[in-house]
Formats: sequence, structure tokens, C-alpha cells
Amino acid sequence: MAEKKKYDFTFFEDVHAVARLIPKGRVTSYGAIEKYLGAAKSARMVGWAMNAAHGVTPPVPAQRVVNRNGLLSGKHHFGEVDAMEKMLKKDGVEVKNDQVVRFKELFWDPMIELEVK
DNA sequence: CGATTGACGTACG
DNA sequence: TCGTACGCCAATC
Repeated sequence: MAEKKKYDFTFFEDVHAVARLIPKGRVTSYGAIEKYLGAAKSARMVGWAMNAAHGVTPPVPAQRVVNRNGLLSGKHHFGEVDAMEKMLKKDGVEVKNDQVVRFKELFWDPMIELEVK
């Protein structure tokens, strides 16, 4: 019984992995990750995974993960409200009114980028 | 153990 | 087009 943990963190690990795969200057949405994981039924679970992404190594760029509208829905969870926006700008992502500018252009879909088609 | 909440998304009016 | 309602699954109270 080499059960490391009682719960299956597969979902969390996968979410973290995908989040780390997000290229600099790019952003993605929870829904995209969900669908990539095949769990488009639990959108909120991705948010919980991100909540668990704090303190893990390597750090998970959760700031690059926004909601479907490109809105920084989780900016309040970075300690400071400006932390998420600041990091995004640092990555070269423009943020206006807590929203990613040209979100459609900067959108990074794992299903398309990671899938060999 | 039951009810509420939560970093979302889709459906309906 | 905008606002409200519901579903989803897990964690917390």
C-alpha cells in the first residue's frame, strides 16, 4: 500500500501541470482546462485546484488562468488585489478593469496547443 | 452528518 | 444584451 494520499490529486496535479504549461504572455480559462481534463462538468473544481496551488512547487502561474470572460475572477485570492494583475502585466499581458485585454488573442487553449493534430 | 460556500459555466427569460 | 437560476463536486462550517 503505497498510497501517498488518501485522495486522488490527479485532477489537481493535472490542473497545475497545465497551468505551468501556459506560455509567458498567454492566458487560459478554467473551462479550457476542464475540457482538456475531460471534466467540463465541474468548472468550480478547477478553481479549487488553483486554491490548492498556493505553496506548491514549482509555483503555479494561476494568474494566467482566468474565467471564461477573461476576467480576473481570482485576483482577490493572491493576497493583494493588484498581485494578479501585476504579474500578468509583468508577463506582457495587458489588463484593463480587471479584465485581460485582447483575451481572445492571448487565449491559450491546451486542447489545441497540446494536442497533436 | 447536513447545510453552505466557492478562483465557473451554461441555460433560460 | 443583460440578469437570474441551476448544476457540479469538494471543502468548510
